[in-house]
Amino acid sequence: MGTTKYIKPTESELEILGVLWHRGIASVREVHEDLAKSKDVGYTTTLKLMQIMNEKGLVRRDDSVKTHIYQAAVSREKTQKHFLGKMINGLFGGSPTQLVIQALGNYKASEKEIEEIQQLLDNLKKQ
Amino acid sequence: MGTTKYIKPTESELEILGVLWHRGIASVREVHEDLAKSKDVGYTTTLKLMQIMNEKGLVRRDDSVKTHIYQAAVSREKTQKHFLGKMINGLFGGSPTQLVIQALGNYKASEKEIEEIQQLLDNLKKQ
DNA sequence: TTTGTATTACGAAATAAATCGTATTTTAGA
DNA sequence: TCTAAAATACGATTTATTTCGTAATACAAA
Repeated sequence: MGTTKYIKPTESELEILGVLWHRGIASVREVHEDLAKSKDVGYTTTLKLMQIMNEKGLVRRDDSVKTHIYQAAVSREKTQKHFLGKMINGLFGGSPTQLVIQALGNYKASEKEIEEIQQLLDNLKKQ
Repeated sequence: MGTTKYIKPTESELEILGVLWHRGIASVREVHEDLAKSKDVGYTTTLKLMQIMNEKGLVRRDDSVKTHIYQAAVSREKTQKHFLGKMINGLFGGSPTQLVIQALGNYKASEKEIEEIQQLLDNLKKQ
């Protein structure tokens, strides 16, 4: 059945996925340069990681060209959902509401964003 | 200054902290029995982990009694905040609002909870 | 064609995390 | 006091993750 096992990205893999989600497609060099802005790491390390991710199915690559081109093979949304669920259970005693409250309390949202959330809550209430 | 370095709990350590936050204080046996409900793991594994956590300063223990009694030495809130920040940056492109929207969309909240959040949003707006 | 540069392949070391077996210690109760 | 049961201590192994050096390959330009 369509139930492919969920592959949990490690922390470093998540960083790479972040770059790929942001850029759409990218070469190892490009990913590495993005990472290097915030992290001190060697090129071959990034390369190896991306090769491993390819084997695991976390990314897909086009190696018909000299410089291989990568893209994420897992969706941002699914990954978000997975880690969100994990956090809610592990850290917030199973309460998504607690997580939302913490998030809203700790990080300021703009007026516009607040209204967007209010909108969403109104809709949820109607159901 | 009071800036003690943040110690990042590993995944297993987080599970143990979860039990301790929930119970307040507990023996290794008690923690282990809680964990064993959802996970297949040996008693000495839990023990060892808790000893390591004690060394790291993640938990504190009273060993003046035969059966050592443990409690969390890091607050749930600080830990929540840390992981929340990590997720927002890594997975939600820096947008707490996106995280909130995902959380609210994926997990149903009761009417009462929704109202609680609305209340909070109203207050945020006034500032 | 030769050479230089960028790339990928790959093995292996370093580090971190989790697991558990066995020995030792403690203590309650026979 | 002696013994059994429960607990802790601790080393060692296993597994996962990250890191990077070196070799091989591809290709563009001299």
